[in-house]
Amino acid sequence: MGRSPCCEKSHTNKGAWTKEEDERLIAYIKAHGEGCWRSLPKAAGLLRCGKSCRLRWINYLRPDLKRGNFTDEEDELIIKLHSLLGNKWSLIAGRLPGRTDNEIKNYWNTHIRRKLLSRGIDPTTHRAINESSTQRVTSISFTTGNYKDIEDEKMNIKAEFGTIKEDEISSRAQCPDLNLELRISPPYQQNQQKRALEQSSTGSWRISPICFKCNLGLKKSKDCSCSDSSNGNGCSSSRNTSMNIAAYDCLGLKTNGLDYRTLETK
DNA sequence: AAGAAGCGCAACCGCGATTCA
DNA sequence: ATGAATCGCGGTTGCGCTTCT
Repeated sequence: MGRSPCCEKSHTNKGAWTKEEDERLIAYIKAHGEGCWRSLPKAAGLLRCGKSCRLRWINYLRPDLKRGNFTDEEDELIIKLHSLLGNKWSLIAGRLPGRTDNEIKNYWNTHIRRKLLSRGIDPTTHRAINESSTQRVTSISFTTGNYKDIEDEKMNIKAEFGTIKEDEISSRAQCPDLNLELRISPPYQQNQQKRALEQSSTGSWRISPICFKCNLGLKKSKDCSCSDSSNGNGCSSSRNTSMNIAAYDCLGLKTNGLDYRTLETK
């Protein structure tokens, strides 16, 4: 029953890879392609376990890897994606061509955490450090960050949240794209347009809930847990779909019904 | 100059999900 | 249907290099 053992661990090397091992691995994968990590070490003449070969290839030897420092744009994208996805490094890496999950994870722990802390932002929650836990939750806004100036942003925040406190506005205006809680709402402007449309057509406000999974493109999937009583079919309205796409777009994830799982690098 | 401390990163470990005999 | 092997991921460790005292 089951499969045969993946490798004989007693006869495998550990620790840093030698140049010769790297060359053997590269040569083998160039000739035969990736995959079947179990049989690869033996076939390539390497005294390593398949798992170690896979890691070495993915994190260090792959030809499409972009070495060198992260750009400011990459920094900000990582922060945005982390605020949305948490420690899903493989998904974050999927949005950064040439970067690996391991590299991003290391970079986060060594650089970005400190960067956020110096901004007064908790790197885990993406909220201001001095913010008390009892303060009310605010929503992420998929704004593009292209505000003319901070005053514009303040006005938008006031319009969106009404009674929001001044210090919250300051912290949001300082880092306009950072969400303070892992909750998603549609883009501000689009939200306003939709509200106006709904108000004009029905004469009353009606704001449908959109669950997190739906915003990630898992509409109608088993992961979607929200309910829309108007159609009894979860987040299936076309309105929500367009909002989802807009939300993706703001994060550079523009797509038509993309499942978030496809963001992984395969 | 030398030891300590801090930092960055490659590699390992353990676990959950998936695959397959 | 079952259970062991494989895959892939996130967390952690260890080591070499740099900076500080």
